[in-house]
Amino acid sequence: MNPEVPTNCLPAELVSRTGFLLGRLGMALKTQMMEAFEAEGFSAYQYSVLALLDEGPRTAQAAIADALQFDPSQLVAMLDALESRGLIERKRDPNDRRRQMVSLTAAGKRQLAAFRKLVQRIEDDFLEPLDEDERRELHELLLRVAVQRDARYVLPVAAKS
Amino acid sequence: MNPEVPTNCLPAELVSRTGFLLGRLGMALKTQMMEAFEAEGFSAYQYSVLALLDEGPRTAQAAIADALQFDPSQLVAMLDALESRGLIERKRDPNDRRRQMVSLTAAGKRQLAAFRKLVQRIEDDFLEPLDEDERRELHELLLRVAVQRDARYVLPVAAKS
DNA sequence: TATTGTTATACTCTATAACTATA
DNA sequence: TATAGTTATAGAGTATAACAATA
Repeated sequence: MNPEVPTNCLPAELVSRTGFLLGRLGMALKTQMMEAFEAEGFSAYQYSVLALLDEGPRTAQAAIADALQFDPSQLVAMLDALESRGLIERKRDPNDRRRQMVSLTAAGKRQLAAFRKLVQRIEDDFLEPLDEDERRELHELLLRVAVQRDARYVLPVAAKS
Repeated sequence: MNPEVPTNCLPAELVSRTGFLLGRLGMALKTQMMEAFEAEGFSAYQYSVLALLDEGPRTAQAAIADALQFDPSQLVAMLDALESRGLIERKRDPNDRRRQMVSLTAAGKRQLAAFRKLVQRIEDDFLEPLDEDERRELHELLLRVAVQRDARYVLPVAAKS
């Protein structure tokens, strides 16, 4: 027998399809992220929320759901969890008491910094076979595909300073 | 107002993460594939099965589940559907009547050819913003990441003759 | 009456466990 | 007793629909 050579290889036809790889890898990475966050008592979605709020508070929960393409009803539980840990703050809009204004707290900023390290660690591990240039190349290619599909993926022109 | 500029852009932090793009795009493409197959009365998983069997019949269902990383119990329904349409054939192994030998029929080969066109069409549409060289580059980068994670993604050295 | 956030319900998908027949 | 395939069950995750407060 030859234990080095896997007997149950994937069909070459599938492996040679970019779409198949994209689907499988995307799913694998997502799963890995979810598990890592869960192991620390959080959810990966909560990271997205904090990252969004770091760009400024939102005047309504619906704005968050809209930007991240989350279901408004499933957002409630996420915000509840974040609020009970003191990472975000919900305040009723005095002009329209139906709306909740959501903002990041100081503790939330600190947690976000920790999340960044976690995400970076997983991503580095995942992209390990690629050097820095190749990672940039991969990112650029994916970003162009993403922007084509949804204009909301455009990066702000002057992100820095 | 300025309807061209989306007010609910994704946070730059997320868009600048390769992992985020990979996860989102992978999911989006998978969903698109699933819907396209479903619209024709099939499932995208069935394409994987046919592609695998095109490389040769399998001596047991478990080998298929193993190669494609499907749950054996969920594979049953897939094979049932394929068999009832005459696309595959199941034969009991006379030496071990517990095993089912699974092979592609002539009709199955024809259906596989049709599936290939469908998949190619969706993939072309998805990768539209990239030219041929860039698509090759993207595929090569993804493949290297995939192989690192799971050796079964290795493409056979001499795939063609 | 319409909208915001919330809660409750239903549905899909997957993963686990039990079952049958063969060995 | 163990294994291959099958069927049944349970659980997570997601989407839909009803609800209460405010406009």
